[in-house]
Amino acid sequence: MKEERDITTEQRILKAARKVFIEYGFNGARMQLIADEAGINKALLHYYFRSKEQLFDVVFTDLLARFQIAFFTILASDKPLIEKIRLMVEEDIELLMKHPEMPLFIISEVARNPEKTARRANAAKISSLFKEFSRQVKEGIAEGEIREVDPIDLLMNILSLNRFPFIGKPMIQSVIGLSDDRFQKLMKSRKRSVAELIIGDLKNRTTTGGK
Amino acid sequence: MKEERDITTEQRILKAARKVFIEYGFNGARMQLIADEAGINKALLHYYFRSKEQLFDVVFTDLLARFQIAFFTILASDKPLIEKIRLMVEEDIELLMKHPEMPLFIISEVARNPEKTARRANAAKISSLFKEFSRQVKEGIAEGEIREVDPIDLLMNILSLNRFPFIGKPMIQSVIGLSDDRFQKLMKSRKRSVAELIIGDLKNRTTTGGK
DNA sequence: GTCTATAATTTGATAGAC
DNA sequence: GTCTATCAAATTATAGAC
Repeated sequence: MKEERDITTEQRILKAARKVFIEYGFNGARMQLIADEAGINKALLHYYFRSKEQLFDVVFTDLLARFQIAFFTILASDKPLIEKIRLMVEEDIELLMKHPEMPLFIISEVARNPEKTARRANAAKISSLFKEFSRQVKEGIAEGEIREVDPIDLLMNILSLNRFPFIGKPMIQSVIGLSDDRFQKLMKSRKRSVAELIIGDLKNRTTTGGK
Repeated sequence: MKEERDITTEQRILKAARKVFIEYGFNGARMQLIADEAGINKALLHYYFRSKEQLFDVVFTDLLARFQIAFFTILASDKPLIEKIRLMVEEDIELLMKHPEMPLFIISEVARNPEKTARRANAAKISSLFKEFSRQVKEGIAEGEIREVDPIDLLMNILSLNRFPFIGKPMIQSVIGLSDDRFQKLMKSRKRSVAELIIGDLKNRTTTGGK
């Protein structure tokens, strides 16, 4: 009976827009479908968010923010580097299992419009995140905790192993014929195996070409 | 002076369509732009390929085919399994460096329309390719050439490490601020490092949790 | 085969009543 | 704030001359 319901329409629109944009992408999404999904009229969309572009911006910026948090808190903790890397794998995959469509959506939209999305993505913040990761990796190398490695390479390996399976999910499923259920189980088991792959590589291999 | 030029218009259209579809995706692509790119009139597009959808189908099916060849020939060769895996990494990355936008394009379009693209992709052929890969991996395990591993996991790791950097290229570049030139160099160095990561894992690790 | 209109449809956006 | 009706622009597709 309060004004909670005032917010509700806007929230309902955002929720619907999120769903439709994620499913169809900016170009494929239709304002009419978002309106239907929100149970309101198309004109009302423009009343709350002037244009399709603006509505998308709000949705996209919001979604991006949610996907940056995990790495920040992990890097800020005081665990050993190896432990942080394990968490970066396991918690990322955990999050992805809850939102399997997110990485493809984000990457597609960034590719469609790099300049604008870079601004929306708070590039400076992510960039500083990478710098901090880089610093900690170099520290770990200096202290002999891990082998010599290029931080960019390491981050790329982690992100690749974590995220590609979700990005390629539709393709993988249609090619190998994998049910959602089996896919889910596979991802769960990868939390451990990917972490071991990454960490094993950091521990065992030597740069001078040992065993 | 022969009829080579009869083919040429169709070929020019296909080339232009390839470029535009890859850059903008099906939903973002415009017939007008394809016509401009081909240096012809819009009506002529419909004369050669009834509809946008049909034109896309031809382009997409053709592109997909080109991206399946490498793994086939490698698996069919008589090299040791480890060597085949090294080639699957190195030759795939080599190919991707020449067509960096392909994996994101293919994956996006499959996600947009899984049923149809699955048919276009000759799913049966790819499926048999995976079965053959799976067979050879199990053989390698039985003969002690590599450690015990799930073939799906292994293939996912290879594809992830090979292809994610290209899929995420626009995002990575805008976030880390990586020039095309440095990106290219990074990928070149990854041909070796990724192969070593995969192979090192297959050789060194044991399933019973040894060092 | 290739072009110049032009039709037909879709779709984002606005006007104006309530 | 919310709706109905409608506009204006964009875009795929076709008709018909050459």
